[in-house]
Amino acid sequence: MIETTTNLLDIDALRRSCSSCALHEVCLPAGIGRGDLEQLDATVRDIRVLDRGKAVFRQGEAFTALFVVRSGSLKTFVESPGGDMQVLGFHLPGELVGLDGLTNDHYRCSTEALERTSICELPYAKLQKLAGEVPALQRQLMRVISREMVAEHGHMVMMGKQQAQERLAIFLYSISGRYARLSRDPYALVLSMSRYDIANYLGLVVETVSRLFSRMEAAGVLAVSRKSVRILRPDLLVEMCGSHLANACDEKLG
Amino acid sequence: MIETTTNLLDIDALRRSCSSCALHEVCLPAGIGRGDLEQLDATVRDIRVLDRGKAVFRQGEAFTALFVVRSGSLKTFVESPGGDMQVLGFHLPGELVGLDGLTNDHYRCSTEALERTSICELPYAKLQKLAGEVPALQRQLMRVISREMVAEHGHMVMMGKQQAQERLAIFLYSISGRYARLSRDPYALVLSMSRYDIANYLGLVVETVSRLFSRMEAAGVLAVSRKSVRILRPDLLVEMCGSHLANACDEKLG
DNA sequence: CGACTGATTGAGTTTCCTCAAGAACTGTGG
DNA sequence: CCACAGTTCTTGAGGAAACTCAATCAGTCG
Repeated sequence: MIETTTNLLDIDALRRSCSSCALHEVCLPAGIGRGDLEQLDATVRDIRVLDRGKAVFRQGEAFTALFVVRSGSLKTFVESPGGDMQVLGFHLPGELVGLDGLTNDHYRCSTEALERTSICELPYAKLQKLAGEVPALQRQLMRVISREMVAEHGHMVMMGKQQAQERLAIFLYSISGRYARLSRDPYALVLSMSRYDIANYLGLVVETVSRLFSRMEAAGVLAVSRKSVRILRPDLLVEMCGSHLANACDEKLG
Repeated sequence: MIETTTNLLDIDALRRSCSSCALHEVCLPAGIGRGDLEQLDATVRDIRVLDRGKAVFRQGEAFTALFVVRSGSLKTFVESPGGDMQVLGFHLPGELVGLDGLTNDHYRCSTEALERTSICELPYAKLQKLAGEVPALQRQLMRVISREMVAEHGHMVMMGKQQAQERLAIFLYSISGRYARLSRDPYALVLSMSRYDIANYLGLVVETVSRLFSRMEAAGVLAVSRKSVRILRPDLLVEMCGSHLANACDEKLG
């Protein structure tokens, strides 16, 4: 059970404090004063570590909290009675999930870890109360929500009129941009989600995505090795995104 | 200039008061006490009437306010540098637009009237302040925002895996549900948007949408007369929506 | 009334999906 | 450490749904 030990160490390593968090600038604390930050710290109930495939919450469950990715990654998706699903988005550190639950006190989509992932839990009742007292938090919360909406718009633009290759290019470009915001190497992507998830997210089938990766590798744009994708020619990738790029890249960088 | 006269009468007819508004139950005032409602009234700066094709706000403009449709209808869309656009949604009375502007103080999409439309303007600074003081308003605001997000999820499910006919069926079903919420006849739809807009929204081309209307009319599901669409066989329409229906109809009814 | 925009219908083409098989990776147990 | 079963990914061939191009028709507005 070496795993468990590592797990515990991880939790320990992650200081339960927004002020000392590396994601400070891209997460909820952005633009919030020192004193108020302590209150936000107190609001974050705890940090959980989830193994790959484990759910943060499931569609239909009672809404209790919002969650922020601390490390790792998540996917959100909806399932229809028919059994098939639609991937709505992938979430990297600093990104918020659970907002759709506010409508009727039930989560309207499911969220799962794509790899070993740690998340901060923000009980909504507390957060709401605090936001009422701290205008800066209220503003930042709204800003984050709005960012999510803009991201969804980007997704729709992609699904609407883009060709398959443009979709994949835009997807990679978007991930790259978010890597940059996290100060990661934007040309060395690690796609924690399956090809199936990517295809579903893009409104394509697995085979098409696979073929596109191969084609883009043959064109010298990417070096693909299973989950690792290196962007060799960012200029060509941008070209492949087509004219909708401006929206798509703003999308997650907002 | 009979038009102008009508216009003035319209404005007059629309009492500037949330408490007396017919949309009371589906709009921001839902669940808010009498006293607080008066404050909300004071926040609504004014009611504007827009002719068909006129913009509420344009992508890139400074963000100042949210808007609620009072009567008529709006479309929101993004334009890419390439010149093409993606319709993000259509908005009926009681629905809110402008939320995407919160990210960076600029609207990230454009909004236009699809017909003669009256809207309430909610200056965001005031609204935010009031929401801080009135928890019920804060809650309702969040609920409305969340409803928008759920609607967008429905849109994505549709764009993701649905066939053309399912998409149109889901679209009509959604409009029908929103009519019901507004206590309108849910089987007598007036589609204020062009076929082009519908096609764009659904991720299809005009010709396909046109063919689908014809096919659904031939099948006895609809009676189509230009912008007027009568749903003759709701049962068949539901069938045509496929398995994703549950999400799609919840979509706007949440 | 005639020009214009918007909607419909038809014919041909393309992109992407479906079906099918094989290859590569994962992880589990001997 | 390796073998094997299961999953995920890749590649190929054929087909279908929706797109493109083009012409006609219907409503609208000056």
